[in-house]
Amino acid sequence: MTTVTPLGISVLALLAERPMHPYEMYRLLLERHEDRRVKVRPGSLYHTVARMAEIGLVEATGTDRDGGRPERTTYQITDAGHQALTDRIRALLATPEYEYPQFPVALGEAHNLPRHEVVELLTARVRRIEGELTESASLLRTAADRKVEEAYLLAARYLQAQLTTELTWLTDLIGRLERKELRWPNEDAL
Amino acid sequence: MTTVTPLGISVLALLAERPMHPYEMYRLLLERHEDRRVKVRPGSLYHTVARMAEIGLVEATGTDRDGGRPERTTYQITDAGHQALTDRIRALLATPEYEYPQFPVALGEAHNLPRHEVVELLTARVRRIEGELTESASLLRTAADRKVEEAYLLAARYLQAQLTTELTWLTDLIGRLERKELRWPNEDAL
DNA sequence: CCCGTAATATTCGGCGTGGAGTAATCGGTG
DNA sequence: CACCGATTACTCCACGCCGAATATTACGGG
Repeated sequence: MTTVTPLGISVLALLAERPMHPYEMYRLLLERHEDRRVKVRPGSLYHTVARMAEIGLVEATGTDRDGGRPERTTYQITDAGHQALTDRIRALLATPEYEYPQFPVALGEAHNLPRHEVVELLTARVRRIEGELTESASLLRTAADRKVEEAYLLAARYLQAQLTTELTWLTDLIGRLERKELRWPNEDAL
Repeated sequence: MTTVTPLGISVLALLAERPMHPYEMYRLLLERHEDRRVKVRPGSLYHTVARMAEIGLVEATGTDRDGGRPERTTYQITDAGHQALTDRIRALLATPEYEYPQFPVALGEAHNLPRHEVVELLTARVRRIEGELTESASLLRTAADRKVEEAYLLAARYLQAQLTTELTWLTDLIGRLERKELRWPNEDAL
């Protein structure tokens, strides 16, 4: 049961535009900054394309050569590939899946550190999140200036909302820790 | 460079309480519902413990036997293990890391589906998130009734805040899609 | 025209994960 | 007291991912 990974989705989406070879996908993904949403490594990309060719979601359409470069295998999407792409998008949109983010794990084990250190660490986190938020805000502004359709900015807007929530939640928590409104376990043992 | 995985953190945290054998860790993790925060599979657990023993974060302290059962190897945490545990927690608290959640990927490719279907799918998502929110709220209420320290509920509170944000963001998006305030690409081609 | 560096294009090996499988023993039922 | 399912306890393998390595060609400077 080979499932379509996130990088697989990107590959299928690119091949739905037009046939191309793996290195071109790689270039395009970086150019469009899709590597912000999806982890893109050359190794994974080639492997992903090969795997999807095996299960018939894409197929090689021959090898072209440009100049004296190594010959490149061009791929195109199949009917099954189109089906798999839309099915996967549908499933991801309709069903929230817990993906085990690491920060909650750290929060759950934070009591292994003394209160004052947790305050310091979370304050550093807040600063970094503020930085990411301003960066993402400026990216969104330039995109809006360039009349990029709002429909293509949904992911960025969503992530901004999540980051903003984390920021206010953290600020509140830090305050409660500093004012000692929140009891801290083993306060003396640490 | 073997890094300490989330399951590795849990293992170290358990062994910081007292020495135990892998199967006992497994039982405890399930009993404490830590498998909600961390992915726990027997296979991964044994492998993780073995790996950490190799790099000296934990060490076997001998084998005990209970009844006629297969003999179990008990492990304890080392000084290096304590160090690694607190270091990892510190790093995770202080530095936000993007972990490539799948939903933004799906949002970014949602334009491959017709508008009305996206509305349906996101509405289904909203219903499921509402379900999760009420479930998590009732868990938090019973925990509060049992006088569980607030410090141990941080992760659950954080996740609730994030889910709530997603809910309102989605509701707003669905509204804009329905009222056609949001242009949808290839509106006719699909 | 030669050299080094960047870009092109891909392969390979090892790691962590997860699901399925195994095997023995305990506990309860008829 | 024989059987059967649940529990205990662990092993193994295949999969996807990632970083490193590789090999070739284009390009710009001296």
